[in-house]
Amino acid sequence: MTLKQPYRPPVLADVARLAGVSVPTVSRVLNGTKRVAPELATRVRDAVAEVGYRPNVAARLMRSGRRTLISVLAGGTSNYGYARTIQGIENAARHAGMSVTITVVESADDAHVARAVDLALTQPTAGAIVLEFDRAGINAARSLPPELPVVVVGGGARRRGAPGALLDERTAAREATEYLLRLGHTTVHYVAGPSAGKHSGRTEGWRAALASRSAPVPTAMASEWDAASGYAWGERIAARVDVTAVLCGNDEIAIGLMRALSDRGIRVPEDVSVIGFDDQPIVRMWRPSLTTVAQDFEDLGARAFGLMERLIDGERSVGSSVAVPQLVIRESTAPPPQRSDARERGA
Amino acid sequence: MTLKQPYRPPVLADVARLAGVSVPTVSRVLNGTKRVAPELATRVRDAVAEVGYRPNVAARLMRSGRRTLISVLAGGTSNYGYARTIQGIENAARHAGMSVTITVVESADDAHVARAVDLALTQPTAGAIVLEFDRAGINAARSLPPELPVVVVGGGARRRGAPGALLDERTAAREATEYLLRLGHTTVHYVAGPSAGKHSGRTEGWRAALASRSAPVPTAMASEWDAASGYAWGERIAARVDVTAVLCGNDEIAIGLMRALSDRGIRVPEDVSVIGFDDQPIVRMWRPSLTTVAQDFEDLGARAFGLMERLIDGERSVGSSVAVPQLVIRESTAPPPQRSDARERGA
DNA sequence: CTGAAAGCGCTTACAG
DNA sequence: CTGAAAGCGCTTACAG
Repeated sequence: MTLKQPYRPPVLADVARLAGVSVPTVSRVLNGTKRVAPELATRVRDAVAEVGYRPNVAARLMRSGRRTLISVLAGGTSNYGYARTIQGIENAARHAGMSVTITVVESADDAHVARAVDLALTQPTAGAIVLEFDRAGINAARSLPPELPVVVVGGGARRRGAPGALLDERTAAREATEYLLRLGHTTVHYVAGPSAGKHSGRTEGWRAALASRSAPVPTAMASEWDAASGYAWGERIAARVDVTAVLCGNDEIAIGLMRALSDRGIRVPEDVSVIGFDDQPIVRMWRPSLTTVAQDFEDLGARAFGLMERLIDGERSVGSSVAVPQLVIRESTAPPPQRSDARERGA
Repeated sequence: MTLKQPYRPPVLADVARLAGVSVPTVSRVLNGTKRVAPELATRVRDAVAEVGYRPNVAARLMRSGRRTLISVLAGGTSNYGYARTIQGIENAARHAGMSVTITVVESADDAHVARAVDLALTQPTAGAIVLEFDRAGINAARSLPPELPVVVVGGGARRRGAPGALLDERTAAREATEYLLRLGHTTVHYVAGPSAGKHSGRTEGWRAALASRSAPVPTAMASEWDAASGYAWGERIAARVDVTAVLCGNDEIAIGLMRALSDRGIRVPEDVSVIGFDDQPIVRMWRPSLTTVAQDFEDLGARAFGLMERLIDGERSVGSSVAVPQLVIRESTAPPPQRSDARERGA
């Protein structure tokens, strides 16, 4: 492709000239701000079509102050939950006539956080939606200027004062844990993702369920979000006869863990029950299909945008929006093995 | 959160006032365009830090014409290949100091395509990167104005004249098919994703491999990209005794297909061999782990941005960039069953 | 080396 | 109803 000169799209003046009217008249026709004689309006519209004119929002915004860009800050874009949430935001924004930019926060380091925030705010954004799915996102939310409209997304609002689109992970984790307990398991182990601090909703819910049944509370195992980390934990769990039920921070961890178990001859769910988090479409295809907590990330993204719209409209006190993820029971969970079976496994 | 008035960030004039210099001087310090007395420069930098000033690129661009926004158009953002490619683009752009907006093209319908393109071009973009992974993307690439810098991404450039970041799917599909043939399969069936027209690279490669060995060429089966569609095809394939090897358009199709086979008592790879496309991290955890064609989507996205940079720099004739995906052999492929075994399966 | 002035593409009072 | 004028936040010749 040959590019003689930088791309210069048609501007209002081009349309005005072609239609034989003034620039403000074109603006009025396009925005419907004031009555314009029908004949002129038609000429303007024809001219717009002919030159393929599209308003330059940058210029428009500078005069009107109305911003049409939403900035999404996230620790990544390709993990399942991240990708779906972003899709939900984009979809809602597009239907409202707004655009979205994505800026990845490479790590939780101050330098990376500062760079990402700088880059994001460099564009004329109306506000920022921050995915607090990991430390990077949580730190980014904290370093945004206080006057900027901010909506956080995740399992519990970390940024004081900012409304959040939330998933009630506490309740979801509690229900999943209780289900396992009702099945007869003495306790439930937990492989947590990187977002889960001591006080994360998931961790709390898991602990609360154990406590309410006076079940022993094992140490949570800290994992990354990926299947390989799940596999590594699975290898360790395979060596432990005392583990009969595992709640995992997400589906990928659960899948990796199940494979590690399988590689060591441990059966799911006969020997060990496994529950995931997310309900990616693919996990129902697993053998055994995965019992998991279904999280509607697209809806989460849509709710986040809805909150942002209200902030931008200047609404006084915007609260948070919470949904409760639902446990989906499939094949990877069952009552614990008989004592004799359990003992065999160690051999 | 209470929002008294729309967010108004500090501007150059605020910095200038605080530093006791003129606006152009601040601009010069920030851009390093001209020498400024060290003392003034220091005062300016202090003032910038104090008010938390960030340049307004919209205003900057309007004067300088230098755009810093790249528009990505795609049929979706959350499928594995899409999400990873977007991550690759975003990463490369961020390191070059540019931002990216994402606009989803909801379908291949003219109305959806036009709306998406309108929205995307409404922002002051330096150029568009279009994912030609499906019809929606392909149509979007076609309806972009001819003067706009455009880079297409996919398995073969559809938009005439636009440079492409490509995956040589023809070669990859040929190698995968040949591998199956070498294993002893009489022919290889093919479940194609929605991007695959008659002349898609994957379809051509598959057909070429069969032709070169004089193997029969079955009709390609048209699927969506998701596991459920793969499952539906799996059900049909389970009823056919003549199918011993299946090449799938992506991993999700392959996984869904394997589950359908498994549900009907058909073993992979003993009865039927299955190959996917993409190599999502999770498929190596499958039982059997999936033989698949590894595609480096992040690199694909990075290459797309690299091409875009050269276009923006005004480089004369920017060619395309091609990588060849590699076949990764795992557990889901094996020689075809003995005749007697195959017959049994029909029962 | 520094500031006053012009202008990027729009929108919005302000005249007429 | 329509146009001439001002101004949004910057950058870039242009004087000094």
